[in-house]
Amino acid sequence: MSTQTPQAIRGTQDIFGPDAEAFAFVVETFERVRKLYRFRRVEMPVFEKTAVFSRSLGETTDVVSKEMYSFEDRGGESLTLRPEFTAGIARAFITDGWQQYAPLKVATHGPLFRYERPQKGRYRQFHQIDAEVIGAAEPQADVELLVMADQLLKELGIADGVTLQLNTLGDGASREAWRTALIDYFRAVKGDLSEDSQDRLERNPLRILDSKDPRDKVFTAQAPKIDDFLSDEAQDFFAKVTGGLNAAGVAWTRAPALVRGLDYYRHTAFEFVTDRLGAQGTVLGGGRYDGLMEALGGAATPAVGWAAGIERLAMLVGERNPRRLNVAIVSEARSTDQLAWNLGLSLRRRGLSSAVWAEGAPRKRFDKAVKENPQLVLVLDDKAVSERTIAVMRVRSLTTGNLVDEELAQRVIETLDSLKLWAAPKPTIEHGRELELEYDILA
RNA sequence: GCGACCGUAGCUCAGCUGGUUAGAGCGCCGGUUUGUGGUACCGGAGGUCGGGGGUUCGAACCCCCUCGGUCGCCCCA
Repeated sequence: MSTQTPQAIRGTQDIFGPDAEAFAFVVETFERVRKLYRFRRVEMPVFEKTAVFSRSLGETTDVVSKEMYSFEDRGGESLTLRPEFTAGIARAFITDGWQQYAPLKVATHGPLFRYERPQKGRYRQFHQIDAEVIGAAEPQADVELLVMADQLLKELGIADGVTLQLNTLGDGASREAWRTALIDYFRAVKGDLSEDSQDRLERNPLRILDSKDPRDKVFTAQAPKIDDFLSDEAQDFFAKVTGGLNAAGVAWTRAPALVRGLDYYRHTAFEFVTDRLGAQGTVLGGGRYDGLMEALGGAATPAVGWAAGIERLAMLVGERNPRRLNVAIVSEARSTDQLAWNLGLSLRRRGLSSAVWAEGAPRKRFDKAVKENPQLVLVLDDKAVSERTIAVMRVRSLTTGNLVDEELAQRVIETLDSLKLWAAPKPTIEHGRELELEYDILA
């Protein structure tokens, strides 16, 4: 490690190779699915005035006070790198007149920033996909969002081992009554709770419910349930969400301890969870945030949404390799370099991927090309000029032992023909490992 | 903010209870098989053993500090 070279910032990542392919696969799949559900793409600023986040999240929370990347710009204004998408989208909804499109379905993805200690699946710059429905008070919006998330996970091929945990926080009144009951309940046994939970009792009592400490679990099982505090309307809302999921065939389990710390969350809260990512098990999470718009100074507007970490989804997807190279072109002589480059271009213009080897020791170019595991290798050497032939080799797949398909070979032959560099093509195809095409090169 | 573990060539790692010029595989560069061909063989370049201090006749190995990484706690919008 040279001390001269600046190091990457802690918690940032340089994503490359199969990991980057997995990342791209997640984004591509999200884009495809989001279009199926007619969510409109939006691009949002990476930073906002700090107030956008501090007012939506609450000034005093840990989140705002120590986990945001905030700084002053040259005009002395406090700005913050976005720690989430929702607040910025809500701000745009108010300031850009998006009310006229309500109910508005939007989707985006990109980097987010949180100042926290990195660990598995948690980074300081991380990336999320995000979907929101703004201006829809109906439970059908919640259902549609969840069904879309379910389809996304299935199309990513990672639905096995991922379960949808679902809860309701009720409306504002039910939520407050439940919270009061929880405080009363835990205060009575305060001395027996873990130190962390004694602290949480004052700051964030709902969080005691998902404490990992065995001392707390003794009490959490018997703690008051939200169901006992739900208004008729809130019960009805939740029933419509669960009914919609059942009708759509989306499996879910009730998670009474699933809570949200922030006050603007109402009704539905959900997380898709796996046990395959260590301590960071939530793969996709969201809920209904009917109280947010008012917190930002806008008109009361119901809304619901979710977000998912691309890195975590990519980890579940596993390493992905780019599509196999269609055609490798090996130029083994100076005189064939230009021909090799021309061939490469022509193949790409016809939609076939190609790569040209014309550098380094001529004798090793073939070996290097073959290591890329191409479907087909074209070899150009002095013979290609003097005897007017090009050797074309089909390469056996290293993993499956299969030969490339005839269709690709045909497309390459057509490409060679279309170049009109040759007259009277006489391809001879031998069955077996190699095939050789003989072309007469025009003088 | 707290804790545990880790830090040796570009990459993955070995290096026994501290003992002579620090090793392997892969990768890279060059060469051999005078060859129509993938896996073989030979050679080469490349390391202030994260950094600093200490103990010792002697430290990659022990101690302290520091920087960095990994995982977990807190937090999780």
